[in-house]
Amino acid sequence: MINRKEQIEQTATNLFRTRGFAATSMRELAQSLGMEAASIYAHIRSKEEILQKICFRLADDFFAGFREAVNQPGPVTEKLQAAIAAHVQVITENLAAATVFQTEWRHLSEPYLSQIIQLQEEYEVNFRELLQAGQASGEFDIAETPLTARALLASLNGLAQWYKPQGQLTPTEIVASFSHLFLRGIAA
Amino acid sequence: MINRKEQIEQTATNLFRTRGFAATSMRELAQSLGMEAASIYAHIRSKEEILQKICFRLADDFFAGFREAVNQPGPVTEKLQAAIAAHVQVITENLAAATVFQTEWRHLSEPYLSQIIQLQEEYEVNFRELLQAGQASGEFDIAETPLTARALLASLNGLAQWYKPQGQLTPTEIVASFSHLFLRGIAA
DNA sequence: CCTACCGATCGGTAGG
DNA sequence: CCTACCGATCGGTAGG
Repeated sequence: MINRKEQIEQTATNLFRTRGFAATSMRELAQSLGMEAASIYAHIRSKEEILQKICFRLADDFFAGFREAVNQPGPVTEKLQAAIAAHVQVITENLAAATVFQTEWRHLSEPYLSQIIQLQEEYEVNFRELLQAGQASGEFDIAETPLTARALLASLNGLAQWYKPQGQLTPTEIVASFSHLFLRGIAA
Repeated sequence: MINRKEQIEQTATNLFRTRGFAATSMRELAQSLGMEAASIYAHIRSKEEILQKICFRLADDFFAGFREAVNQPGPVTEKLQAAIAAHVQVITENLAAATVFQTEWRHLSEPYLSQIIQLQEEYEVNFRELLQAGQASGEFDIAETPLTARALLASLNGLAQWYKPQGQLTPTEIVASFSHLFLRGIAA
């Protein structure tokens, strides 16, 4: 149902999440999979290749979610709510990968390192421009747009470190609470 | 003016910040200090000891700042503002150490690992109780107190990753913007 | 603070 | 997917 390569990547993602990329050895990964370390290389090229796939797939997901949220017609307030919902969805549906992306991207080598930094900046710019659009439309009243965009994104990203699928709050309730808090915080 | 041990810790903090704890070798650290790796052990017991000092010193600073902020008389709103100011101050005055604390604590071994997790939870509880106090006094109107506390802390902690001492915003302006955003977000 | 060195472990390859 | 193995590097110690 799931091929060996995906199994390796999934197991690696969980290990990278708890132990960190640099501190996870290929022998640990192999043991978790019930195989020898050398055998892993029949399926992947390198340890870093796994990290690359995790980071760039997540980045893709975040951008796709944002694009869809923003391309619908309507007031900026609704677009921002949709963007928050999309971001929360990517995280709750990819908990381990989202954590690894957030905390381990620095271990990428060039040119991937520069690329992922660039993508993170672009994503932040997307939110900043959304806030500015709301400012322009008269919906928002924001003193420091860059700081506000960073505060919002940091809050949303923090979700990866406390969300529990079996916890009290459903993703829908989480989205409502984030939206409530930040929309009140920036409403005109 | 500054002894060798502090010099080692400071240099290590900067290396841990950019390369990560696990990926920083004692030989790299030694080279940055202009000495041999073995010589470092005349001043410190182990690589992890450096990380321990970084994490627990920062935790101390955060708790001390919070305590001072909250022990003053006055409305909860002012206490929260003071707590935000204290947290921002600790980060801006210990940029590298704050980043390392936030991202590398998981590499601590027991019993330090459990202790630092405990401290992080306690600190979060402190903020949660402050929010609840404002709720009780009628100053705040918060739907999800735990989520709100986490959002606030994640926003403040994110500062460690974008604050530039030579940047546009002064710490005072940053505190004002965070306070503005969140107090509006939770005001009754 | 240095030289010399330890055992352990690392990511990865050769060859089957 | 395994056995066998590579060179490199790791954190740390002994002894001065």
